[in-house]
Amino acid sequence: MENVFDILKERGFIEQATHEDEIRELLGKEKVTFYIGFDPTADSLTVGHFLTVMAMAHMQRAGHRPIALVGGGTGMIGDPTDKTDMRKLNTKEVVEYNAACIKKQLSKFIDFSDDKALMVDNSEWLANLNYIDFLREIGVHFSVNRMLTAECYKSRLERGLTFLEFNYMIMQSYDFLELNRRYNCVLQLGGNDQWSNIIGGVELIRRVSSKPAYGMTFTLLTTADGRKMGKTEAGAVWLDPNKTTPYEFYQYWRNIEDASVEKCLALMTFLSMDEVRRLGSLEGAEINQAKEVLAYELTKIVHGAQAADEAQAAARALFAGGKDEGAIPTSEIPKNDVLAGMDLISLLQRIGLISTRSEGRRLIQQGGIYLNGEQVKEFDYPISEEDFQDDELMVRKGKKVYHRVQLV
RNA sequence: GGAGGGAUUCCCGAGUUGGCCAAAGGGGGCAGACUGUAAAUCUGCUGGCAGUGCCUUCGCAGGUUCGAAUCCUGCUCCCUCCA
Repeated sequence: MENVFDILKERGFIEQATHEDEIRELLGKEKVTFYIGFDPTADSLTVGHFLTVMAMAHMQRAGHRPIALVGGGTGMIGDPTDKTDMRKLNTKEVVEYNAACIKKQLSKFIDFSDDKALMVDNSEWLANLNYIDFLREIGVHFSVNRMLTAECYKSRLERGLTFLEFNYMIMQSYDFLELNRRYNCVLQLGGNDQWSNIIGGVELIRRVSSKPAYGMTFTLLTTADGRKMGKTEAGAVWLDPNKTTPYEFYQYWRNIEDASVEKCLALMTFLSMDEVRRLGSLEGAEINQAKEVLAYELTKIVHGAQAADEAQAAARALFAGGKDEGAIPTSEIPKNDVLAGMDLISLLQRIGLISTRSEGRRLIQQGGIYLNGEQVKEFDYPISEEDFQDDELMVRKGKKVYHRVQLV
């Protein structure tokens, strides 16, 4: 069987590794217990997390044992990595709620049956630490001088870093030690932003237990010119269908920039690398096929085949003149409300396409609103029954935001 | 604890001899053109509203004034240096 290290390498996951050769050898010869941490900063994971979940899935397929660590404890502190300001401190209740949501999501992607994977929460050992004991046992092994040189604190040393957050690295390092002791976990994986935190744990284990420990980081989802990917005007692209609908999720990937298609196919789908390279090499408008595959496959993994089918059908109906079906975003409006008189801006506001009337006015004046494909220029355009065909009205905002209004 | 610097619209960041400031510039976002539901580029918009006007906004609370982001007082938070 192919070494999973080579698979991850070929698919473009691996960014840095503490001991590349040893890790590869280890993964090739025995079942390895490894872990990835997820802090409950929100009630859903994002596509950025999903990339590491994919890596976890590849590892599990190769016979290794994943530990998904939910940071109920570290979440109480907040990782200062790459943050310019201090994070908002969530209350205990919020952290617990978020942790529960994240646990639920993770179990969709990783097989936790029969101990094939473990899910643990670090509040289990962090929440009741004794300060003095902890400092004496763990604190002695950390050099503040060394920590201060860590890349992840760089921006924060200019703007201010609290002792609370400074401790985050130590907490995460301690997690690794604890998992090493409890489950013989010898490898920590994570996004490349976690590098400093990961080597902290690797060194701690080596120092305290004189046992080998390894760390490896994965590429971060960025656009070709280095900007963070997975962001939309509405914020992050979430895995929770209530926060980002499967249709929106599909469209996000369908609209990915050309330069990132191959990379995303490799990282976020299970398609063979031959297929990935074939799709990625398509030129010009042809590459739209690759984007469809990417969007479909990814939506399927995250939301299931049915949701992926519906999202694809909706997208094809709207953009390729297909049959009107699938998961087109739809709002229902009582017929009487229209008969009673309603202007376009009110309608737009009601279906959530705009948040203020001023925005609607601007949008219409600039020609960004279409009703059943017809551009509307008058901002005070009155909506009437005649705008509906079979009780349906297709509203389009800009080039690609569609919303169907259904009379009831 | 002492000394100094700072807090501006989504973000960064101008503006502090009081009116010409809903507040420069950049970023981001939205829309238009070009396209392939791409990128790059160009153009317009970007506090709210019943829109040639009105209302709210420049850390918080007061004050001076015909009028304050700009002046005064108190408070909160942040940064730097000293202890």
